[in-house]
Amino acid sequence: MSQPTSAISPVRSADFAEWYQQVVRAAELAEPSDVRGCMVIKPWGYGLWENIQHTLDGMFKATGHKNAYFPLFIPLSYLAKEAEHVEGFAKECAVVTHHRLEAGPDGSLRPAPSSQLTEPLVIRPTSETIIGATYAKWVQSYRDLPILINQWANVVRWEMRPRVFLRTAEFLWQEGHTAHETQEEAVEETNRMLGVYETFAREHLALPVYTGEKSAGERFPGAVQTLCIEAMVQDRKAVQAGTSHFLGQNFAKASDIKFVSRTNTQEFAWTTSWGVSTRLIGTLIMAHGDDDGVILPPRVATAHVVILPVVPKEETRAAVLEAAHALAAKLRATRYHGDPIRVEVDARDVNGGTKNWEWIKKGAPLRVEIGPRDLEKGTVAVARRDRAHKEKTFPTHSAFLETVGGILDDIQATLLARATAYRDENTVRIDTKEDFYAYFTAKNPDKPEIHGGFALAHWNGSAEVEAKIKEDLKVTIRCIPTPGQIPGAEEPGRCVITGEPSARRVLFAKSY
RNA sequence: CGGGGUGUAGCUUAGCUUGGUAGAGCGCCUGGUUUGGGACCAGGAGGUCGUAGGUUCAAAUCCUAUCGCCCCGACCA
Repeated sequence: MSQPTSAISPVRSADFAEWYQQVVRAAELAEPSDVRGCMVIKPWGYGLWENIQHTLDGMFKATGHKNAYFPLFIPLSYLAKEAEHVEGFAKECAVVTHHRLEAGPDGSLRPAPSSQLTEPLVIRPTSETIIGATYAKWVQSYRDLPILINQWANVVRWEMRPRVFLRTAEFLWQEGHTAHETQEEAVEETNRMLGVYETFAREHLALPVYTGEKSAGERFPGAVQTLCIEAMVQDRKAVQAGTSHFLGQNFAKASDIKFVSRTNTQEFAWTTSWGVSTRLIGTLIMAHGDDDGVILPPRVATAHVVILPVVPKEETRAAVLEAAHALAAKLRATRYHGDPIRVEVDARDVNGGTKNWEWIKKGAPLRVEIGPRDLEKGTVAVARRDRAHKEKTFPTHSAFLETVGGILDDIQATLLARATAYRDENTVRIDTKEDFYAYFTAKNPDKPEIHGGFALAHWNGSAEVEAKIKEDLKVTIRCIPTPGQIPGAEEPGRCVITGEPSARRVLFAKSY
């Protein structure tokens, strides 16, 4: 039977959105649930989240933060305290209005009218308001500051158009919420956490990201300043992969977080909030996957090494399995960046080729085969997910154990290099309106091919131009890049649309 | 919430125009042959054709309503 040339159909270039869904399914990362917009995260996908959590949590602790947990339900009135905030989130809130069910006249279950809540509860779309209300009680004096807290939680935003991992109605995230004595300190915190995200994305997810500030139009509702990291995925769209907000005194005023200062005056605290979500997993898939499935960066991979026992003859089964488990034990006793190497032994009684392809689709960084011939020679067959699927090396067990960490680092570096090259190839400077429109317009409007990318262009700073570009091309300002990050971006020029003077280039792209 | 499309086994689907009471591939189960590879052979399980009405001797097929899903908008980590 002839096999397709790639494991995933359609391929990326044919239909990227469909490719993405097929990869998520084939890799057993997640599946749609019966609840619209919500996903079931399967073990292979949840393992990624656990590793992301583990590493980020360490980075948060290392920068002085502690974890806590706040309620899922937010009184409706809390949300209303900050005008822009409620405006931004009101349209996508799930609301709890009753606390009991009963049988209705037709016998079906319904909320009991007598159990209606006096004040509806909103399921948190984000927790600024309820955490702010709590901080208000905790803060009396400048001596109570700063408060540096993070929570790992789920939130709900009733999105119109969900997409697994990238935009689901319920998602997992972390949200840091800090309160400070001075503006300088809060701004410094906002920048520090953006730096943590940038480092994490680059070193662990192998995602090169641009850091920068959102334009007023793209800012978090209620924030003074929104910083972000922007990644490019393989249809050249941008994904906002993490955000860090300087909230000024807006939420402190709304929640009454005030303290007596060193000079005995009443002051409002300066607050920040910052978060990343399970969206990172979607970004990772879209950035690194190929036409055979997902490719997991080793630093976050659910398993680093999958051992595939090859059992051509029944009489060798016991010996092969024993050797597989022995190698697994030795690998688990080996450390990779401080943690034990994560190993799976796939001893299922499934055709070897089928099994091999399953792990290719799932993106395990290393596949290690052990069969009778390897037992005789004392070797294993090692295949890397970032190389052709037939390419194998045959080290001895001890040589493999010595080099496995280096190989994993090499895969990690390869993924980062590939993603960086892809992003750089598709990041262009554009200086005329014609070029700008051509760049972001598909040649085949009926079935748009992958086109566009990141455009660095001058902008007159007006919301009108921003809105016009969004309306015409669905292109938005992803960020005003952090100064010094992109050579020449801070040289003055003329707005690509209006020709008016502009102090610097900003980053434009279509986005998820 | 607007505009378009669609709903048949776990998945992909044929049949619908020209009504007669379901067929395939993949997957799954069993047995066998294989085995450094997503193999082959044989057998088997699984569908009241989204739901509710209607027309008819007879509805997956025609009509009406309703719900779900997909795509395109508005919204968005």
